[in-house]
Amino acid sequence: MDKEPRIILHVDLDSFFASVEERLNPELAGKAVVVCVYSGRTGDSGAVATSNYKARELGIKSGMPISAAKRLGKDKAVFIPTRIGLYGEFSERVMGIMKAYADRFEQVSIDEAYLDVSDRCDGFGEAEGLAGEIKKAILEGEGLTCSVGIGKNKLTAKMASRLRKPDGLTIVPSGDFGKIFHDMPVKKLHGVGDKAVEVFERLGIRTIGQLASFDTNALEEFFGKARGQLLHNRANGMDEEPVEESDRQQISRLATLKENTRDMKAISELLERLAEDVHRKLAGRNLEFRTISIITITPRLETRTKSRTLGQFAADLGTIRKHSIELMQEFLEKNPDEELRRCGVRVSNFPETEVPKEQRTLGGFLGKG
DNA sequence: GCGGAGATGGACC
DNA sequence: CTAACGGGTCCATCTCCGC
Repeated sequence: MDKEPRIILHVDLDSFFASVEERLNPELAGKAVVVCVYSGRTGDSGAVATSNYKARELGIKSGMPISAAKRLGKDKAVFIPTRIGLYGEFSERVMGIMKAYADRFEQVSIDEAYLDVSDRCDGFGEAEGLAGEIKKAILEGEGLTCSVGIGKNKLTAKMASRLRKPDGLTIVPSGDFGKIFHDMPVKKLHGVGDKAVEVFERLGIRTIGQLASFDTNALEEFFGKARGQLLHNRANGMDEEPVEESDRQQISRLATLKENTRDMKAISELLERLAEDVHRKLAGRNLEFRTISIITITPRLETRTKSRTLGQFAADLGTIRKHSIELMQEFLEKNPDEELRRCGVRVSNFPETEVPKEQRTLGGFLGKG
């Protein structure tokens, strides 16, 4: 039996952090803007979070070290630090606008969302009209532009939205996935990063089309069963993932140490702050956790984690603090030669249904069972 | 063999 | 031209262990 055909929109806010900054500061208009995450080690250590299109023309892109970005745009670009709280507020309002246009809605990150509009739209033509309305509402409401992709599944919508940016609107008609993406480099396929590209090169796979017609069994040998199948399906534009809000699975905070160290005093001071932040986020969502982890990043940028699962759920700061310090001490004892560059605290393993406590009692009263 | 727990690495924004 | 280099989340895979 065939699945009902779906109409999925992917909405991607254009160079989101930079756009918010431009929106709030008219002096930035027309300039190259680079929003940076400063790590606080030395003046320019850190990475570029987002650059606007003017800055991208200079070659300044997300993820690039700030020092490299400055080499490219020394006097031409404006470098500003991130204001994450601010972007979160804009994001919440924009998501609220979009949600009203969707039958099913899924926020994927601070600046992206999927909308399933299958029920309210008859065909891609109608969906295109709806997408135009959404773009208009976001622009008039928040002064931000976005790029929208329309397709029969999340994968197609996502890849469609990237085809025209900024302020784009792109439809990939059902059956046209191959036609449009066949000759593109395999790196452009959602879910393919540098490591996968390395493997593909050895297999002689350069384009999405070549991956699409590659032997599935051979792919499974190199990537494992699940991932091999996933990559092959994706190269063929196949994706059945539903649009649905998924509960957050983990909450973490990471930060960079002033210098590489294994001094427990310096480390525990940082852990303390991170534990407080994690606790604040946890309390804000009224969540309990059962697993706590520390994350360490070595000077060579390798990640090590250590975690423990508690006998019962907890939510208090003391528990987070105590276990993160203990885990860190164990890590240092077991790795007497490792220094730390960055470290982090993470809680996970939340209760099955993420329902705020008040609502849980209310639900009990109303007796849905 | 199956699960949960713990650890690691890839990918994306 | 390369490599340098943040913070946050999700996912797959592997190993170990108890049942």
